Amino acid sequence: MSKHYWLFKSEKSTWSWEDQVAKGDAGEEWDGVRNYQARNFMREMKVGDRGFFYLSQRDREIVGIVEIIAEAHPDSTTEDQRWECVNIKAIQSLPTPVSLDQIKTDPRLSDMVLVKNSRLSVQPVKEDEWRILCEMGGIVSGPRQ
DNA sequence: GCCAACGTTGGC
DNA sequence: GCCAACGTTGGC
Repeated sequence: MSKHYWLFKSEKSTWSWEDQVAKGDAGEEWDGVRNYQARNFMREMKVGDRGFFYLSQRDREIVGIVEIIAEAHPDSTTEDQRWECVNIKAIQSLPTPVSLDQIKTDPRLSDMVLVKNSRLSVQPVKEDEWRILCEMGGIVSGPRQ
């Protein structure tokens, strides 16, 4: 049973990293997703999985790490039964945010969904990509990471 | 602010 | 079930 990694995309003006951090361990719904692919990925998420928090638009960088704290359930922001969301909480900020430019120029990351399908707002991250990005972000990975 | 890429909708 | 038209996203 291997752990899975993800990436959540947000616009700072809609939901910033500071907003996420302010929710603390209680976390918050990752609502508002209206895309089947993104929803399907959220359905695969398990409590304890981790993800990156990425800012699109002007910022274009990974700024933090989050953890799934509740699995897929109906999105409270719509009556439409098709849409679901998970809950996530902030774990830590990256000491050094990793920019989209850095990601695009690193050949090891050229297969990332972020590079190949920039519009997908919730996406999977491979384990090796996760490790590389954590390293780039200044997180020293230890045995308990 | 523009525009390419993508996803969704709706007419046929 | 196809595809044109439309809307949205997000990089530049």
